[in-house]
Amino acid sequence: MELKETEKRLLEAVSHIVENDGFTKIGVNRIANQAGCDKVLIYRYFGGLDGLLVEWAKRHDYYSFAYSEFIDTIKRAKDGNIKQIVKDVFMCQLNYLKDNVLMQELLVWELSGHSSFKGIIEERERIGYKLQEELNKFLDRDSDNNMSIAIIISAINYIVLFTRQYHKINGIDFSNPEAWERMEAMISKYVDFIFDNNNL
Amino acid sequence: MELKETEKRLLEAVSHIVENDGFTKIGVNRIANQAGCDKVLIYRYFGGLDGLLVEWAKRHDYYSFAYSEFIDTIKRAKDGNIKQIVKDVFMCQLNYLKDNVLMQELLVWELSGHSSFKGIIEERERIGYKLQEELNKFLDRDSDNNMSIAIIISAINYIVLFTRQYHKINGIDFSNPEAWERMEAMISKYVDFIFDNNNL
DNA sequence: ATATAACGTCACTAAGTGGTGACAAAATTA
DNA sequence: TAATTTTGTCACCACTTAGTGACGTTATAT
Repeated sequence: MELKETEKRLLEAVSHIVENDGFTKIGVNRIANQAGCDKVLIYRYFGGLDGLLVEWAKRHDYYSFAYSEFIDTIKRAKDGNIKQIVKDVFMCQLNYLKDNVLMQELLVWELSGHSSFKGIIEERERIGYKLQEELNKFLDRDSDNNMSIAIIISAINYIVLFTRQYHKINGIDFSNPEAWERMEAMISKYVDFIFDNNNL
Repeated sequence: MELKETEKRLLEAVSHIVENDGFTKIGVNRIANQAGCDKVLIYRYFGGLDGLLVEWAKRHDYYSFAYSEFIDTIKRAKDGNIKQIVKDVFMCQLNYLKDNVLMQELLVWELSGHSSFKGIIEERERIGYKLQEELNKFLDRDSDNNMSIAIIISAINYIVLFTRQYHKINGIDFSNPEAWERMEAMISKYVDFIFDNNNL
């Protein structure tokens, strides 16, 4: 089913507000004003603010659709290049998040505890888990690979979210591109560590 | 200079609100109501909401004062036990954050981009950096130790903040205490990795 | 052409927001 | 005792919030 013109405008209005003022400033009045229509349409079309935001989030949740691609890539992988593929996935995630303000705001909003997004997070988790399952075929079952990956993903997310405001972590200035290269290098080293521990 | 009774009540009111409803629900009206006094006193004593929150944050920022202790411990460390000390610091940080809702909310609030806390974050960063400098005396200068540590700290923060709401990351259920043990084990492994790479 | 449903506008409510000026009581100071 | 400063109360401001009911307008189908 296609989107009506007004529905599109409302969704775009959400993007506009989130991008400029962040999620904390969101609200029916502001959205309707930005979209140039009446707020009553938010209730009619989306059942309210929550419904609209969920619909918006579905369309901006990188992980949910990107992971689907990665799964195919990993399925076609061989022992020889699996390490590089995993590195690519991480770099892809890092660079996407770094450049995408909407996704950043979405993650922060989730951390703030707005339960409207629970469905989306569960879906994301489901796909992420499938990805991990595929990956585990290449890895030693004795090692806690899920935890290794979880730690790296979490680190990426936190560092991106934190440094967009405060620049420095542990003496490293992330407003300097060189810092991100160092981070990529370290992640790469960690991946080697994970795989080497599995004797590949 | 001592705190007046009313100032204490205001600060406690902030804690109460943050603990129960999170930072998003904070505001002068609610705080004054909770403290059982007039909101005008917030402006008189703290210069406004921001001033009050900064004062509150200073008193609840774990890192700022805990790191000071760690520095002494590390200064007294020897090659033999430095690895264990670093592990202890991480575990301490993990468990403190895990049990402390106020600190969790503070971190999320910072990520949401409320610049009032910039001063506090800079102070925290300054002390964290000193800690790292002490640690670097034990480590190989060729390896990017600051980055290794930054990644682990970030991972700890993100995982704690995320799982208090959504429980699962990458197939791991953090509502199960066993998951946290796995995490501690993995961090321990990483620390070994960092130090072994430095040929100690 | 007419009935029906979809689409959109407007005015309104009730409550909450941050913030201020006027004023009273109490404690300190001279 | 008298003057002054501190501490606190109250009423009010203009504005924003989420949400609703009533009303037109337009398009679609019969």
